Amino acid sequence: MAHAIKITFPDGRYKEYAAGTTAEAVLKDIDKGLLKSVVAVQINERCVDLSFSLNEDSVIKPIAIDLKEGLEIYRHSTSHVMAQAVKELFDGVKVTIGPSIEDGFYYDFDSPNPFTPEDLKRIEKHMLDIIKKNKPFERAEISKKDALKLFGDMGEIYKQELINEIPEEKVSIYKQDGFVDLCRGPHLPSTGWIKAFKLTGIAGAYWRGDQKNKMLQRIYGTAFPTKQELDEYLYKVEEAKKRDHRKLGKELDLFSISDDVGAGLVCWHPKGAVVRSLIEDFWKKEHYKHDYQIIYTPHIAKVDLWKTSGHWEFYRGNLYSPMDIEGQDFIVKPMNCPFHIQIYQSQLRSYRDLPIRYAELGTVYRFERSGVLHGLMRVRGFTQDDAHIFCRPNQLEDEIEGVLNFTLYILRSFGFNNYDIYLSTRPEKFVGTLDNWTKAENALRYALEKTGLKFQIDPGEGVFYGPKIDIKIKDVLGRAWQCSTIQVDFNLPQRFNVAYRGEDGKGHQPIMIHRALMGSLERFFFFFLEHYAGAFLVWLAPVQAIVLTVTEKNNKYAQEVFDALRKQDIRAEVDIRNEKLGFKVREAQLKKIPYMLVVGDKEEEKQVVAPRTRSGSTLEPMSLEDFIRFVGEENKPRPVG
RNA sequence: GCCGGCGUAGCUCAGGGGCAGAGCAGCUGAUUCGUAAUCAGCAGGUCAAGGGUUCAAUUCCCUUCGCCGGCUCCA
Repeated sequence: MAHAIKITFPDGRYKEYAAGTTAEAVLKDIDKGLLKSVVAVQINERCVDLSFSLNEDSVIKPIAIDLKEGLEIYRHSTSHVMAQAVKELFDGVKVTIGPSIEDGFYYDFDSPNPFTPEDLKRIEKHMLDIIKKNKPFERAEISKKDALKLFGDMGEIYKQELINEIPEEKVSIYKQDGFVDLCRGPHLPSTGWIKAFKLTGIAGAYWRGDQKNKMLQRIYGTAFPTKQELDEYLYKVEEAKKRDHRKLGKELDLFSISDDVGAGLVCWHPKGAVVRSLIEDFWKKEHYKHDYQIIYTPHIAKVDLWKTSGHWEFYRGNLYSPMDIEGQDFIVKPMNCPFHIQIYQSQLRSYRDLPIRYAELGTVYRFERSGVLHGLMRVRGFTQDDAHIFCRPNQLEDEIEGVLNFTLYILRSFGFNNYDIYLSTRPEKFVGTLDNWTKAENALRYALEKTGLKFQIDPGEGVFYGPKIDIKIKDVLGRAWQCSTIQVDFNLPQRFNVAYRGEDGKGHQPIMIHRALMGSLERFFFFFLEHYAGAFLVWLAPVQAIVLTVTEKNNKYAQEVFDALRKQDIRAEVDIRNEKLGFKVREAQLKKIPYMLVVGDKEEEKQVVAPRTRSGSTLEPMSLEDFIRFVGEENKPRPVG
């Protein structure tokens, strides 16, 4: 007779069972209904299968399918089913790894032939067959030696490589319907649990993510507990595609990246340029208000500047080749900092002068490999909203706090009030002294704490020259985009021998802070555009109002309305084309113009306009003065949150 | 850079070894109209570029460029 063990439940209750009782039996005993939604259990902090036998006193926590861990297990099991299907359909395929990821799962295969979209359909179909069979996922623990032989006999060399790296003596394998995989688990009880999945893509991926290794074939997929959730996800993906900034950029005539100009080089069209210049105007105004000094620096400089800064050595692969100018080598600038340092050094600086804050919308050029270019997101020439602050060590904390508040004010002005904030600390390879690093990290932390913002620490993720704070904006679809960055730099002041004269009359080295609020205008424009799906905030809309005539009889009045709007600095257009009103409304709507002002005989007679918003609602006819006042309210930045 | 897909009119896309197609946009004309597409006509092309196979290539093959999805990278 097995001895009794004590099983404790999450609510603190406990009950005794015979040793060897499975987790499933325990769940069934407490509440039969649990078995419908629970995919695995956590025993003393460790996730295991429902078939796990309990042999000692334990704390048990059910993992339901709708928990993050439950969904991961669900997707991971789906990836195993996919691997089985692939192995059964294609000869000569070797399996590697197949984890669950944020929105689904993938499995990497070493396949003699690349997969095609048609193959995906076949694989999906075969997966359905496997699911229908409802075969159990069976766990077994075997010795490494046996495992090596097992996978060796199957020719699974990647699995052998993985086994050899497992420190434990025993490894676990999972088997379903004759397909065996090396896996830590846990898994669903059986394949029939999989209710809704879809294979979403094929891509190349290096074995173990290393360029030096063989390129494998990765199949991406996703799975949800219900068909409805899957459909919702797929709908969201479609929505994201609709607001793709490359598509909107073309449709709304904002910018283009032309083959003839060169990959990764952006031409801003008039409508996009309006938005950008409004952003820049706002940026400049706010920088003066926040005690920055705005500067301009050249686009090329002698390569020696970059040798001094260290960029030449560290980032050679991302810099453009030098051009010969009267026997001297020049390059286009990949960074603005050395110029700012030059301006700082154009005079002897006193401790009384600090902090000095130089800001520049500086356009830089970096060589990005062709495969990484992506719309405005990843380009070869971009404009940083850059600034460098030179301060004394005891000013660091205040400066960081100031920058943080400034950043949030700017982001909120553009309607972003949802962020993830990270503090990255000293990496393994670093310059500067430990003491300085600690002081700087603390200054960043205290400043963050003062603002009361939630932040996470990313240990060891700082840049080699100093710790940093990164702010990621969350957009309306919940996607996070790196934009603001605040970095302390111990390296450049030293390399350029930057100094100030202290109270003691001696030379001291200032601390330098690099910071970008929006990152680059291109990138910022990208997530701004996608966040609003092209329906810009009124103060940034390229066209704020368009006057639409009902018939040509109203042209003269329409022109008067248009002129009046322009006089009041409202960006307006007028559409007097010989088209039906519905046609003009549709076009204006597609252009996402915030206000359409319909003028027909009725309006002309009463000297009013009938506004319609881009969301489709019509407002009561109002006088032009009232409309101008109405729009005027929206025609300025209004920080949210 | 690597793996795979793609490149046809301004845009979205069909086609396919033998005369290059549609819708929208454009132009011309008719229509004078009330909140998401009025009608008709016209015009629009080195089928990404270069090379090869072929009697014949936009179509098949190779190379280059670019774009898309990933991988790697991202001060």
